[in-house]
Amino acid sequence: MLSKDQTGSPLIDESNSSGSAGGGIVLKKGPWTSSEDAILVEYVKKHGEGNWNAVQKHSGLFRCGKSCRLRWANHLRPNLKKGAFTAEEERLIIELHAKMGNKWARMAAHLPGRTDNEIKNYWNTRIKRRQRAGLPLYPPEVCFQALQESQQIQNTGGINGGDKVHHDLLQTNSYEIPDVILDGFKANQDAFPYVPDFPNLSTTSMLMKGFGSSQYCGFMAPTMHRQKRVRESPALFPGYNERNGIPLFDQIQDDTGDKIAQSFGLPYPFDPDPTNKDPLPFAGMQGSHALLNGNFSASKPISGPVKLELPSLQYLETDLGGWDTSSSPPPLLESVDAFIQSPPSGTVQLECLSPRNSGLLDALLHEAKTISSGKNHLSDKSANSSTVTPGDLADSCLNMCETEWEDYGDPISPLGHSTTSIFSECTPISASGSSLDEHPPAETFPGCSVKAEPVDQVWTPDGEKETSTQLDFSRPDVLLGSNWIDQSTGGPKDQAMMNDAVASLFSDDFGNNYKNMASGTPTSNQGWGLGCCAWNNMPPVCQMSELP
DNA sequence: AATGGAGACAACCGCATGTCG
DNA sequence: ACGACATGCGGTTGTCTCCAT
Repeated sequence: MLSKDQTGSPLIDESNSSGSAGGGIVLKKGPWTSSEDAILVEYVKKHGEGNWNAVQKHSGLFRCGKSCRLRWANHLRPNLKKGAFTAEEERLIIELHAKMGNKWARMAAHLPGRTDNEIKNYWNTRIKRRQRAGLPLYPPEVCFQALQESQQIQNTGGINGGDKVHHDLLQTNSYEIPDVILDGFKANQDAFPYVPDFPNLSTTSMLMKGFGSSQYCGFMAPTMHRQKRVRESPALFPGYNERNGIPLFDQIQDDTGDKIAQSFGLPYPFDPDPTNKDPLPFAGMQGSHALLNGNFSASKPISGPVKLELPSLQYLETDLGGWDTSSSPPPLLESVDAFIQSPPSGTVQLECLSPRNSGLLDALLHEAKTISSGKNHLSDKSANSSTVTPGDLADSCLNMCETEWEDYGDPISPLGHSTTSIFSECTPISASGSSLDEHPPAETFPGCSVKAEPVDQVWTPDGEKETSTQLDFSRPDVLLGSNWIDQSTGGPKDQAMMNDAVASLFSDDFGNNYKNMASGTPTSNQGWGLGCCAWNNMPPVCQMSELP
C-alpha cells in the first residue's frame, strides 16, 4: 500500500468531500486518484473482493463501500479491457440490446473485460448520436433475429420459461443472422455490422427509439422489474374486453409477452401501473411503431436472393396457426398483411383505446388478435374469444419484419421519425393496382382478403423526395387506415377520394407520393406498410407534430 | 481566442435483490 | 417471518476534452 507521502496524500480531499460514513468520517466523493486506486487494489489483493464497506475501515480509504466496489469493478479489476469497443463488440452490444434492452450487466457478461457502465455509456452515447442523426438504433438483421429468437422461444415451448429461456438463448450466442436475411443483406453491407448506411432511413429512427430506455425518447415506459409489472388492466381500456370480445393481455402468458418484449428491449407491457397517470400508453405508441417499424423497416438492405413479397392476406383465409408449412421460408413473408388489415367493424371505436396504441408488445398482441379475428371476423366476431397464441404473435412479428425488408423507399421526413414511423409499417399494397383506400377509421371493410402481389419488380426508391412537412396526424388512421382496399377487388376503394384526402392533409410532396403509391407508381412512399393497422386506432392525442 | 455543443467517460444515487442472523 | 446489511443494477449527473463556429 502506498503511503500518503507517496501518493500525495489523496485520501482526504476536503475540497472534494461530501457525505459521511456515519461515524462522522467524511467520505470522499468524486474522481478517484491514482493513490486511492492503489490503496484499493492493494486491499483487494489482500482481502479479495467483497465486503466493500470494510475497505474504508481497513485501508483508510475514505470512500464508501459502494464507491469502492464500483471503482474496482469498472476500473481496477484485472482483465478489464480498455479502449474503444471493437467492431465485434459493438455488434454484440447492439444485438444484445435488441434482445435484452437495458440490461447492462447481463450484456456485460457477454463482453469479457467490459463493464456494464462502459456498455451503458456507449449505448447512451450511441442513442443520442443516432437519434440526432435520425438513424435507427438497430440494424434490421438484429431486429429480425430478435424476432426469430422470440419465435424460437415460443416454438420450443418456452412460454413459461421466462427469462431463463431467453437467457439460455443468449448463452448460446446464437447471434447468427438468418441467412434468408443476410444472403442479400451482407452482400450490400460492407460497412455492416449494425449500422448500415441507410441514407433514406432516417424516418425509421423514431421507431427505433424508446427501446427500453426512457431516455431515448421519453415516451417509453421505463424498464420495469417484473415484479412491478402488472398485467394490462381493464381499467386502462375500459370495456375493451367485454365489448370487443378481444382478450385482454392477461390472457396471454405474461412471460411470453415479457420475453418478446425483452427481445425488443421493451418493457412489457407498457407502463402497466394502473395508477400511473402518465398517458404513456398512448404517448408511447410512436415508440411502439418504432418497434414494429423502425426495427424492420431498415430501408432496403436486401437485394438478391431474398424473396420479397408484398404482404398477402391469403393467410387470413386459412388457419392462423396453420401456416403453409410446405413453403419455406414459411409464413414469414406472407403474413404481414395481417397488420394492415383493418380491425373488424365494431372494434374501431374501441380500438382507440386498444392496447395497440401503447405501441409496445401489447400492440403486437393486439394486432395478432386482429389477424386472428380477421380470418373469421364479422361472422363470429362477437363470439371471438380466441386468444392470441405466442406463435401467432411471433409469426406476425416475423412476417412484419420480413415485409419490411422489401425494397422500398422511405418517406423520409426531416422530422426524422415521423413518416416512416408511421408509414413504413403500412403495407405497400402492391404495384399491381392495389392501392390504399382512404376511409375513416370508423368505417370498416371486413373480410379482408386482399391478395397482395409478390414484389417482383425492383424499383428505385425515390429517396430524394423527402417531405419536410410537419405532419400533424391528429387522426392518422384517417389516412392510414388499412381499410383502403376494396375487399372484393383488392384494389383501391376510391382512389380519387383517397388521393384528395391525402393531398389535403399532407404536403403536396407527400400527397403526390401518396398518389403515386396509390396508382402503383413506385415512390418513396411505397414502403408504407404495417403501421396502418396500428395507427388505425391511434388516439387523437397522438400527433406527429409532437414528435421530437 | 472565445464560446458553445457534443461526445466520452466517470461517478453517484436510488432502488431492488440477496443473504444472514 | 422479519429486519439489517451487503451487493447489484440501472438511471442520471458531472466533468473533461474535442471541435466547429
